[in-house]
Amino acid sequence: MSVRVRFAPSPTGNVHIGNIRAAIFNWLFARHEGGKFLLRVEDTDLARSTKEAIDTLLECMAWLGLDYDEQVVYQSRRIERHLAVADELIRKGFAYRDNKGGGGECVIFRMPKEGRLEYTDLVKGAIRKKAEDTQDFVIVRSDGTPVFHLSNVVDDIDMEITHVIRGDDHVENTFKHIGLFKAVGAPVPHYAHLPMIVNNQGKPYSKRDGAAFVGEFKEQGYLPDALFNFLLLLGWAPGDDREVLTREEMIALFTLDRCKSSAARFDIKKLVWMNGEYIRSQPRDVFEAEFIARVRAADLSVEGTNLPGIMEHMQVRTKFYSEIPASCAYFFTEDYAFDAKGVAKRLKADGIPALLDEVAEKFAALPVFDMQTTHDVLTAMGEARNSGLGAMVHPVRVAVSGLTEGPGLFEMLALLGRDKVCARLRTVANKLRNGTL
RNA sequence: GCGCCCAUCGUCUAUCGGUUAGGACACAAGGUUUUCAUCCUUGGAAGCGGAGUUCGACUCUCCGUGGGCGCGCCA
Repeated sequence: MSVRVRFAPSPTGNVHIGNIRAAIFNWLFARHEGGKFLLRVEDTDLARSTKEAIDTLLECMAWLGLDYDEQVVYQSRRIERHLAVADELIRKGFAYRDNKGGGGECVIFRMPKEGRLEYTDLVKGAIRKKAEDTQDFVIVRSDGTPVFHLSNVVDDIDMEITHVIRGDDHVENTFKHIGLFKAVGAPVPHYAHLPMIVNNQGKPYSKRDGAAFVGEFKEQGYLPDALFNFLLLLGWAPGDDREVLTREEMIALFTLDRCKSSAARFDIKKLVWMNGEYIRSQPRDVFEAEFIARVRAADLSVEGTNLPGIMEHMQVRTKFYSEIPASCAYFFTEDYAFDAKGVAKRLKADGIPALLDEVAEKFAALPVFDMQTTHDVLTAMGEARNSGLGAMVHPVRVAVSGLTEGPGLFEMLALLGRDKVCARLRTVANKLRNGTL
């Protein structure tokens, strides 16, 4: 029988990383097995399940490349079917009507009263429980609406789900669900329960712990492939020492028996590293396209600049696309920002304006303006002042870029070109003299 | 309270009875560099405790301890 799995979120407007990880594991399992990955939107809470909330869900999935097979199933359209199954269960004696708790008459499913309940979890192994430790539970409320357990199982039956891969918190619900499957006379699917993603305190990771929703990571400039890879490593490992994997490798390697059964702590530092890793390894043209888009989004133009040269130096030091263009605006505008600390440390000293003017003058007089000649100028000036190259380089860097970090100064100067460099040096010297910087 | 599950470096993990317990992130030191980043080298860093089983336990069993989850007419 071919594998059919599903991701069954209830749309709330946000997609939690723990939730999307369940989707990732389902997707990978389906792709590995050559089966189907289905999407079921559990939108029975109409108040929260707005069109926007559903769109957000779909966008997040598309962003991560979680494509699904077959039509999306909307649970809210299947209520009659759920209720019909409840009636059938009553007829067969698996459920009964009762006024439990005095809220009115509801439908209650009968759980076994003796013996042992057991199932084999593909991640956690054997899960056992004494029947006496379970209780009958409501499947249709007194207002006539079906409860989660009923809807969930009936939908899984109708969608012919073979493997239920979901969060750890459903481990005990599974006994109820298996009871339902058996009562309906449907084959019980295989179960695999994934451990939770927790915070530093070992508590379930929530929005109070930082970015917790897929949309937030997207906004903060994380690459979908980096998030995907990172989330996969929370609870799964290929068995060898590889960590950065292509989608193809993940699909080839993914099996449920390699999933861990203990909770995983969310460590943003590793995600940050991985994001940089992904950015660095992107093909140059992909990086360039994103780079240009970011620069243009800031109303800057890349016209007339040495883009290939800039790309070469920026790709290796970009950890987030969202840093662009702040990290390199000086390549594209004369109105670049100055880092206050850098100015205080490198430009606020006697003699700096004169130094900058002298550098500009010598640069202007150079027969050829390139890495070698500019380097020679600053080296000579440093020696003349007996102060070393660093004392020349740092002020010049801050003056021409506004920043204390970035590409090598001489590469930067060559990329900017003599005219801009000299103009900037003189402008900054003047601003320093008249106190406007 | 009752039930279920879990437990290897600070973190993510490898190990499926025999290893100097490996890798990655982070951290530290060094190399390269004018800065930052990259890259390279090196270093510190772990089997929760206690009983068993076994020639031999991180690995199997039990008891503790700690943590998580569940026990809704929420999903």
